[in-house]
Amino acid sequence: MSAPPEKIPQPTIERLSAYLQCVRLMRAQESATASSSEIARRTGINAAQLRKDLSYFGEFGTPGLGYDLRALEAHLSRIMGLDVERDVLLVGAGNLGRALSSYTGFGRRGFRIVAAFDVDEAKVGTAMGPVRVHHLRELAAVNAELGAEVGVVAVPASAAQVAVDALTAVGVRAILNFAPVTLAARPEITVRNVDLTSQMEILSYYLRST
Amino acid sequence: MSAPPEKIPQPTIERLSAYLQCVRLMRAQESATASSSEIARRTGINAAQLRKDLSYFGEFGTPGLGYDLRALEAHLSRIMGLDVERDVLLVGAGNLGRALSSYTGFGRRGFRIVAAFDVDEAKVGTAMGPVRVHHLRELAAVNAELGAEVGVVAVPASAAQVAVDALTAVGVRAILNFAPVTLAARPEITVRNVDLTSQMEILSYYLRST
DNA sequence: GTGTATTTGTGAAAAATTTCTCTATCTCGC
DNA sequence: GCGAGATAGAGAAATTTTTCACAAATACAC
Ligand SMILES: NC(=O)c1ccc[n+]([C@@H]2O[C@H](COP(=O)([O-])OP(=O)(O)OC[C@H]3O[C@@H](n4cnc5c(N)ncnc54)[C@H](O)[C@@H]3O)[C@@H](O)[C@H]2O)c1
Ligand SMILES: NC(=O)c1ccc[n+]([C@@H]2O[C@H](COP(=O)([O-])OP(=O)(O)OC[C@H]3O[C@@H](n4cnc5c(N)ncnc54)[C@H](O)[C@@H]3O)[C@@H](O)[C@H]2O)c1
Repeated sequence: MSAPPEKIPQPTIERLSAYLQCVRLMRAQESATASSSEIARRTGINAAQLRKDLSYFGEFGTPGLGYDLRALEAHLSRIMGLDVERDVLLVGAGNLGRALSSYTGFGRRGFRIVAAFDVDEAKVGTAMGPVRVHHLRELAAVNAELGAEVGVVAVPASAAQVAVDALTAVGVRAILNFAPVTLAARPEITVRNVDLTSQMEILSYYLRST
Repeated sequence: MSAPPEKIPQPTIERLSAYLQCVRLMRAQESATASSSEIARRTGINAAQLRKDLSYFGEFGTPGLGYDLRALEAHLSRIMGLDVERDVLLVGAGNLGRALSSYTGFGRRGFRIVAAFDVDEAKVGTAMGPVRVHHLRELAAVNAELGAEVGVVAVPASAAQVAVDALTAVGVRAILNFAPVTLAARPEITVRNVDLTSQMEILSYYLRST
């Protein structure tokens, strides 16, 4: 139940988020319980896979009935560390940074973009959605107060490593990177890359030979 | 050489794009050749993995020397179907849609967002970056001329299935979806989800127990 | 209560993917 | 051309991940 997670497969972690999304949706649709096969059908993930994924963390279901959605949402949230609010630092106040900072969906999941940073003096001092834009050189001073541990990198590829170094220097331990480059960071830092051009290229692969 | 690809592992496809990015960068840095271990070092991917991935498609290297970067870029581009320009339809002219449509990086890789669609009358008729915003109901008429096969969905989750259905109805075969929902589409349609909230949640997992 | 229909959790099997290892091949300096 | 050094390609092994399949557990109708 409060079993200490051993070594969890990477693909499992990535699916947990999908289960959580599905559970939230079903709850919003007034369902109280769901079987693994129902969740499987909705997410496109195999039912045995779902049960095995959950079994790494405990026993959350009831044979003959399925999963209580309220309890499952709570468990998944706790497993994912979503039971605490996370402050997020955004580096890069450009097109993408603006979209991200005005997106309300993060807040509903406990992620709050609390400050943005740029090197363009024209942007420093302005507001971007609900977020103030600071100069990058103020990063340390700002985060000394905030203590945020999550960063988002939305700067040109040529500046991304600088941004990562700056973020890790002020205590950020997890980074979402939108720049199309492979970044270096100490192993205890988690960096996830969201490369949209790469996603387009992968789509292209499936369209080829036409 | 021009061997017909058999069945290629999904993870291989996703890495090809990373190799391509690395090769482009090294070329820009004036390198003419690179060994698998050099590319491996830069991408963080195992060298044997790279060689195996490439070997699915042919023999592109030279023992003792490595890979000719110019030739490798050409091969990877062809393998990924990037040797033709792709027109892209964007559904959803909101915050994210605006960021995407004004991004110049796609064009440099052969993806051109040629039209945007929305249902908000206030947005219809306006220009978003270099792209005109049409009403969604004009999708069929517009694509009858363009014949685009790639779509991007940047609408609220509640409208995403509608957007997918509309796109597939006009001949789109590959879709990049930013809405946080699992979508249904015929099996011959490729749908890739880019769920940024999910990415944040995965980061959160690695920060938990703090 | 009893019996039947469900559905979980899980060990085992299967499948997929990654990594190892080694041979043949090629380069390059001389 | 020759020999030393480097590296690709690929079979085999190892590892990881997914799927199967079934016993045990529970619900629910009667
Ligand atoms: N906009 C998109 O839709 C999109 C799509 C795919 C990928 N990307 C990637 O996301 C990143 C951001 O894209 P964008 O469109 O927002 O770019 P942008 O040019 O609009 O914005 C980049 C911002 O980063 C700032 N910047 C530059 N160097 C900096 C530094 N050292 N520290 C802090 N800020 C710095 C610039 O002043 C600018 O405000 C890029 O790497 C891009 O390749 C964006
Ligand atoms: N903005 C972000 O940074 C961000 C981050 C994560 C996820 N997302 C997801 O991306 C999607 C778009 O986000 P956004 O911030 O651009 O939202 P937004 O509200 O700014 O824009 C959505 C647009 O879609 C239009 N729309 C609504 N229904 C439509 C329909 N049936 N057909 C065509 N257009 C329709 C709306 O008129 C609006 O212009 C959402 O699903 C959101 O959850 C966005």
